[in-house]
Amino acid sequence: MISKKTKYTIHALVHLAKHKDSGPIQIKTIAETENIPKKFLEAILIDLRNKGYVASQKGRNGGYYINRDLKEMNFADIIRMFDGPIGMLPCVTYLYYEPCEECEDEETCAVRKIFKDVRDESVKILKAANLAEVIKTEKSLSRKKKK
Amino acid sequence: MISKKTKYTIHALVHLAKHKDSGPIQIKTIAETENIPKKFLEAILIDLRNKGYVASQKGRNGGYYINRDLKEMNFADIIRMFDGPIGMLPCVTYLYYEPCEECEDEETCAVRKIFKDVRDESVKILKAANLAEVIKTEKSLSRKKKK
DNA sequence: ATTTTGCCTATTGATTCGATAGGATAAATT
DNA sequence: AATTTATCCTATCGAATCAATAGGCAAAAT
Repeated sequence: MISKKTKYTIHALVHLAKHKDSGPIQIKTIAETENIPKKFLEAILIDLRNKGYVASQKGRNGGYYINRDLKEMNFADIIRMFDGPIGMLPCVTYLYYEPCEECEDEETCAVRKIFKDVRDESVKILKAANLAEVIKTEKSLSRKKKK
Repeated sequence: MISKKTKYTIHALVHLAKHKDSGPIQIKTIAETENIPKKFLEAILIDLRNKGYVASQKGRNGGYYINRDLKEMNFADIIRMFDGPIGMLPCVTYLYYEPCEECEDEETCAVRKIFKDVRDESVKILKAANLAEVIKTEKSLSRKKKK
């Protein structure tokens, strides 16, 4: 399971992406429409701002807006930001790699091989899920439903 | 990341599977060859026994042995046993399903769609990884390396 | 000047994780 | 029968992580 923090982050970013051209959007607005605890969301957005993913405007009529090309923000990177590695074992992660004490030889460890396969497939899907794609998908799912 | 408990469980079961025909195997042996804290492994094995996955023999020359067809024990079920759902969101799990407060309509929620894809792919790989297959894979990896 | 909104620090309670202690019980060996 | 060698069971521990909130400071618009 991903943490609630990450789940909130994803929904908040998708929200900002959807309303990219409406000027700064307030914490309160996002919190209410996405059902996220306001104070918690606040902490998340400040963090995203410090990392450069979003920018903010202070004072009246202030709020947040996305600071990058939507194609450059994907679910794999967002998950890694707060929850760490996507791989299920330390020995199959890229950025957080650590050898396992359990196996003597990584090359011949079948356990590792399986979790590596899972990781590679997961990362592939999550990398493809950038904000631009997600919005497209959402539109296409809505169209499908109407019919 | 899966918990250490689950990781230990997998390695212990693979160990038992490999030595299926050597009679009961002691905790101490498994703990030492697989580098698992003995007392921790003890708790795990008792649990596996109560769940019917392994059987035990008390007293001198006692130990544990696998109680099922190796094909019936796969990584998906083992992970679920201690770590719960494999899906990354409550709304994409099967046994632990819960609706998300964030999205109004599951059918058109793109976030859900992506995590559903990840889950389905992961479960597919992890289901295929039953103990019989894992042992086969390990042998084939060893053969490959020698060449 | 006042209101509105983001920014920052600190804290809290709950839960989970990983591991160990200490002894009871059962079976085989002597 | 006594001893040894295992598993079985209960209980507990500290550390870490999670989710959320409190309370006030700083900046910008009206």
